[in-house]
Parts: sequence; structure tokens; C-alpha cells
Amino acid sequence: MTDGARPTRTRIQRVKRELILEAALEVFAMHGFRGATIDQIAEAAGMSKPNLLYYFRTKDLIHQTLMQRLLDTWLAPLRELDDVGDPITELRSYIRRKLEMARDYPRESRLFANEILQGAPRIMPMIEGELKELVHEKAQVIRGWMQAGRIARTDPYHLIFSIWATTQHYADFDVQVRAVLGPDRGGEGRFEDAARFLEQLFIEGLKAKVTRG
Amino acid sequence: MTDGARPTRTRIQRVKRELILEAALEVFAMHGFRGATIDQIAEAAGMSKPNLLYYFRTKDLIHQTLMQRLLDTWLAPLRELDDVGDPITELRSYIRRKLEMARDYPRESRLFANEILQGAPRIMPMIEGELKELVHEKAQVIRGWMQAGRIARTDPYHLIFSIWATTQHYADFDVQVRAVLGPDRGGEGRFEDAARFLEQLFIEGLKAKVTRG
DNA sequence: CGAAAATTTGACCGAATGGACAAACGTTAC
DNA sequence: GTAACGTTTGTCCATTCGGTCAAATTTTCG
Repeated sequence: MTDGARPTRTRIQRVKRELILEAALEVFAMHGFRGATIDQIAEAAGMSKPNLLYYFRTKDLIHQTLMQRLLDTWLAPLRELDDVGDPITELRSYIRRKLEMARDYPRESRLFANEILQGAPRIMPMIEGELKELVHEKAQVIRGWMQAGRIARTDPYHLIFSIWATTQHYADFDVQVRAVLGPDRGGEGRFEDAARFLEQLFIEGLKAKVTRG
Repeated sequence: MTDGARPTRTRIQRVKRELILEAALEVFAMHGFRGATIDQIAEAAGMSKPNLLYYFRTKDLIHQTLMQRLLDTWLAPLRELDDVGDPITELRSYIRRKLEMARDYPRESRLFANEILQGAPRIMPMIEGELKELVHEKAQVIRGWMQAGRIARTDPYHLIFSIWATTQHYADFDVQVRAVLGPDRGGEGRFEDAARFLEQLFIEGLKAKVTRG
């Protein structure tokens, strides 16, 4: 049973666990951990509460499983930032990928934001481990580009934070954005406006003064 | 009793209500609305639960009162953005004031973020009213500057959103920022770093190409 | 098929939660 | 002093929540 290495899952178990995680993502993202109830998740997953608890023994376990998967997806765009590519192209692509994630995975963004907002009580180890390491690594890559005079000098950490903040804003503060700008009419309208703006904001600044080294 | 215009408050009532709102800000910001309990708030305010309920009849009422006050404070920096001032100076000051708010009132920032994240169920009217109007007004001011060729052309709405996102990030995602950068040693170190970075990010871009109109 | 294993459900439990209430306690004004 | 009013508290209640359990049902496999 406690065979961590080989969980020996049935086909039904794999299917049902996915259903539960999908439903839990929806509910946790909307109400936060404490605000979400097992009953809500069970109903969203189309099963009874005891049945859900047969697949995940506790509410915490669902959340934990969700967060573990989330972080990988979440950090993927930054992982792709490539040392050997052209700096401007790389950063432009990174911003776009991050904005695409906010558009395509807003629930994941909100789930993450909820957790961090409340002090990351359940995922602090991941933040201080995996996430921190990756940020350090990529900040070094960016700093390398700066020292080589390929992009303007600035603080790579605050640059990364700002890209996170601005892109995730469109997922996390979606209702506010929509309240101010009105409902998104054209399918790609809102997204392309934001993409253009952010590209201009970040990329123009990084191109500037490069030659001056 | 239901005299909305003149609540006729005792001195004790004014004091105790402040105590409660201060405690509630702390607790709501940390745990969100549903995650916070009246008992927690009462304990933080140094009184018993029934005593607290004597001053605020429901949990919702506390939250509502808090949010109403919050929005004024929260929008104050944007309100100060002055039509007749120098555009660059005005925007630079705005960014700094907003970052100061994130530093000095992180609980207010998190309370607001919590509420928006969950779809703004309790403050939607304020968002669609007061906030939306103010943003429209100030976006027009910024657009006016652009049309006069005094700052570079860009989308004023996304500019405002980006300033919000980046500055509030330092309050809302504080634990993440601290996990990555380490504890803030010098009293003004972290803040000044962020201020310098954001000023460069936003202001350099707005200065660029101005003469080209 | 039929037995063993996996899955599903209804009923239940203890703890926590938002809130009600009446009685007790303080304060103030006459 | 004392009556009126404002404040505080202990006790209680209905509901909700996370989680258990045994029994019933379905699936798997020889």
C-alpha cells in the first residue's frame, strides 16, 4: 500500500483521480483551500463524497497532488529560456508563453496565487527549492546576456518578477480587467492587445542602450 | 436604529469598531473571507465573539465595511495623477506612491487581491462603479499626454494594469519574493531596488520616441 | 460461472462555525 | 441613589465540514 515507488493504479483509478483533480482545480481556484469543500469538489467531479475520499484520503492530499503537478506546468515557460538563443527573441518568447499560460490556464494561475497570498503554507518547500533554484539559474542566464552587452543592464530578478506579475495579472485579476475594459469581444482581441503592450514595455527597454554597454 | 444618515456612535463604539476592523484586516488578509472565522477576529481584537457581534452584526458586515474604506485608500494614488502636471513626473510619482502602498499596506493589498481572485463576489458594484470610472478618467488623461506628444504612445489601460500588477506583486507575492531573494536585510534595500527597476521599466519606455510623435 | 478484489453509497460522527439570547455588569444623567 | 442605557459574557443552537464505516454493488480474472 505505502509503495511510493509503484502506486499500482487501476484504469478506473487513473480516470477517477483525473476527474477529481480537474474538479478540485476548479473549486480550489475559485474559493481557495479553506473556502473549498469536499462536497463541492465531489459534486463537480460527479461522485459522492465518500467515493471521492476513496481516491484521495484527505482534502490536503488533493491539494498537494494538484500543487505538485501545477508547479511543473507553471515553471515550464521559464525552463525553456535558452542560454544559447538570441536574448531578445528568447525573452520575447518567454513573455508570450507566460501570457498564453494566463490565457489558457487561468485556474492554475489563481490556484497558485491563492496559495502564495496566504503565505504558501502548503507549498513553501517547493518555492524554496525547485522554484528558487530555477529563478537563480535563469537570472544568471539573463545577467550573462547583460554582461555580454547583448541587452540593457537591469536587475534580472525584478525583471522576472515583473514579467510574472504583469502576465499573471490577466488571469488572477480577470474580473477587474473585464469590469474596466468590458467583455472581451473578438476571440484574440484582449490577448493580442496585452501581448503587444507587454512586448513593447519589456523588449523596448531591453534593446535600448545596448550598444552603449 | 436604522438611521443610516446619522449612526449616533458612542465613543466606546468608535474605539471598539476600529479595533475590530484592524483585527479583521489582519485575519481576512491572511485567510480570505471564508477562511477567516469570527472567533479569530474576536481574539485578535481582544474581545469575546458575542461582544464583537454586538458591534458588527454579521461577518459579512465587517468585510463590507473594510472593503468600502479600503477602496478609497487604494485608489488614492491614482486619484492624485494630475492632468496639468508634467507627465513623466506624474507617472513616476504614481508608480512610487503605488509601490509605497504595497510596502506600507500589504494587508490591504492582500485583502483586495483575495477578493478579486474569487471573482469579487462582495465588491463587484464598487469595481464596476467607482474604480471603473476612475480608471477611464485617468486613462483619458494619459491618452491626452500621448496625443500631445509628451510621452510615447501606448495603451493607457494596459499601462495602468501593469503598474498595478508590478507594484502589488511585492505585497501579494511577498513570501515568494522573499523566498527567492532572501530576507530583506537593509530597511530600504528591497524597496529601493524595486523602485529603481520599475521606474526604469516604465519611464524609459515612455520617454522613448516622444519627439517622433 | 463464481470468488476475490475493487468501487460506490447511505448513514453516521465529532468538531468547528456563524449567530442568537438573556442575564449580568458598567456608566451616565438626573 | 437609581433608572435608563450601553456593554459584556456564558450558554446555547442549527448547520456545515472533514472524515469514518460497514454494507451493497460492480468489475476483474481464473
